[in-house]
Amino acid sequence: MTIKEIAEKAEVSVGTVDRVLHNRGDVSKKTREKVLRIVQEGNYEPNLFARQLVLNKAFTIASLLPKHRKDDYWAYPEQGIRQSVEEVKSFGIRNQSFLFEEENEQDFEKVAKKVLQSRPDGLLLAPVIYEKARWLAAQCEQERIPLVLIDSDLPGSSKLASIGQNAYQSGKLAAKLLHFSGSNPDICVTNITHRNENNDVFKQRKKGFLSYFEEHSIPVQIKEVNLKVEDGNFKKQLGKLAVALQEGDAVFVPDSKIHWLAGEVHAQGKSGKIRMVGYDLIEKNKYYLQTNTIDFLINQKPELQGYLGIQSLYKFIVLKQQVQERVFIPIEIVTKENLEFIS
Amino acid sequence: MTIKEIAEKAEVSVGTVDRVLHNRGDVSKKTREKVLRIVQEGNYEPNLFARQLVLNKAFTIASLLPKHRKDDYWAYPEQGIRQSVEEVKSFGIRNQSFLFEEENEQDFEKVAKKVLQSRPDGLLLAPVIYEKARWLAAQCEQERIPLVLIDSDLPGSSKLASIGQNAYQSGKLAAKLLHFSGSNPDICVTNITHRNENNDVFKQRKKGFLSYFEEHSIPVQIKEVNLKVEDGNFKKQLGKLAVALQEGDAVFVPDSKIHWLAGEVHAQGKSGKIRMVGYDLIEKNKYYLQTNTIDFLINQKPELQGYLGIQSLYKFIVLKQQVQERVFIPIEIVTKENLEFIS
DNA sequence: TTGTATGCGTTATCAT
DNA sequence: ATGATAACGCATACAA
Repeated sequence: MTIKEIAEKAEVSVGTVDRVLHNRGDVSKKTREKVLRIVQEGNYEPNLFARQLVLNKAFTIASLLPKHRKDDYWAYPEQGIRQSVEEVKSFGIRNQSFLFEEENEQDFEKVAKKVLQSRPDGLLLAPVIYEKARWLAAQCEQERIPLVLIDSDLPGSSKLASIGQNAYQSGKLAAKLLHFSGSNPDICVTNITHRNENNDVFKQRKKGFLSYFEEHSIPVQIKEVNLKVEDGNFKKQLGKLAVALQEGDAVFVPDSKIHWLAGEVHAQGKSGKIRMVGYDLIEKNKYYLQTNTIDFLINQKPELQGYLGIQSLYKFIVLKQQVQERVFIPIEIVTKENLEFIS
Repeated sequence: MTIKEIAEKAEVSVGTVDRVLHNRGDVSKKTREKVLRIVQEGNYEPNLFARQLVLNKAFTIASLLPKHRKDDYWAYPEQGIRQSVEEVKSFGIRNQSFLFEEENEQDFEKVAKKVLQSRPDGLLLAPVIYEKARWLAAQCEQERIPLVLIDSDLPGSSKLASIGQNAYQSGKLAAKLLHFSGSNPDICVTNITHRNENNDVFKQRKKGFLSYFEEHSIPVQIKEVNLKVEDGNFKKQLGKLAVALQEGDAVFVPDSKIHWLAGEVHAQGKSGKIRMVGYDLIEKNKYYLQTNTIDFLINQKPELQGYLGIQSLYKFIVLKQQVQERVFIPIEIVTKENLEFIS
């Protein structure tokens, strides 16, 4: 069924049908209803080839991520974004990448303003700076720019879709893995953060981790250690912590920065003696997985997040399809054994 | 660059350009060469949307899977197929589903012939009957029907893409999970199959499982038990096996049929005492995960496989894009804790 | 041997 | 409030 056929059946012109289909007013209630009925009955599906042909328009999707170097976590979403854009570029999708300094609110705000100035047709955002991200989300809503979040969600803010792992559940799984490993009942949760980091994802992971032991009434002694990478005595504290760890102890680092601690543990010849679970397949972590220092890494599949983010925007902007509002990325467990094979 | 632009540059009409591009003769050598040169230089790419629009042709993708009932494993790929087709149907993609009896070679052959007769524009195949699947793949190559495999690969046969989990690696991961769980050094590998089942995927899983202990020189006692669902004394044997299992023993079932054994273990009040690892999130398995009988299920994400299979074919047939030849599905670990959340 | 004209289905502009 | 029409890029029937 085509628009023309609908028009004939409804005894109106294609122009009117189009106005009805796109809700752009100037149609009497009566004809509107008549057209809609016929559309329903004939379950009309627009021909996307024709639409694409006539629109023949370029859409720009802006992406706003933290600045990153080669092996940084944030290099991976970027990779997925590029691949996805490559796939949909024949539909007129272009990408403009904006980067901000990860823990710098001012910089985020500055770059966010640039993003808005560029008037993109869609925005892919990693909302790691919550306050400001909320503000940006509000701006997007006002300007009717479809917004897709990756990495973490922004509950309460309006968005097209939000793509990421369930942090709480991943923490729970980490707990199960450590518990199953028959480690000592002394478990150390180590937060290795940057100075200004105040990330909800880490909190959720920790919460999930603790909840596992609570829900199963497992008597464990949990010690929490907070380390900030920029602190003057960071390295020293790290060394101390590693010294304190005994054979059979277990450590959970709810972050990709586990390699710092793993480095110390490895240096002290304790690889394989301490159970360690952390996050993310960055090169340094992979290395300590291979040396048996880290037992499990939880993969957030950041490339996939970038990839799916662009896909969502493409489906919405170009195909005008509904998209899933919450997309959960598989919680993939990586061990020394299946590593080669996942990355 | 468009045909019109080429025509202008070459000082001929679009008709002539078209004749050159499609080799339909009636063009002087001279103009032919001139046009071709311009096409080369401007590296002209035809606009697929315009082409599709004028050709106005629908593509049919056939899918050939084992017959299935509601909660069968094979119902899940079908689901993903449907969703994917839904998404691309406005691009003229149609799906015709063919089903065969899972262990019946004759039936497979019969249905496969029907598939070929229908002359589809693409084929999505679950090659569970290797010999015959090989034959079908060869036919597809001959008839130039793009072929995508899901579930398992068909090494050596030519195909557009192959989508599935790395069975060997998943077995290895299962081994690590059981080993980490501090189970007894007595481990039972239980093959629960159908009468004629001779599946390479199971073998690979088992091989990966065993390799873990070998590679790490872990001294374990591995007992292998073979049970066939159709055997008269299947239930009895199952019961015996469950009786023999002691607290702290571990069982690996390289298949979705783990629920049979889990049922017995549960019935004998041994839930939580035996470590059990198996495959696939079918309802029965989920139930025994929730009752603490099964510890880990490895999710093959069958819906995703179906979904990606159709996507691959769509990208190739409609968009003429290159597609990844081997797509690996994440080896997702499911526990009681994260179950709700994955399905 | 070559050029012209028409249509595919949709969108958007302009006239009525 | 509604209709007529041009345009997107390509394929092709038909005219020259």
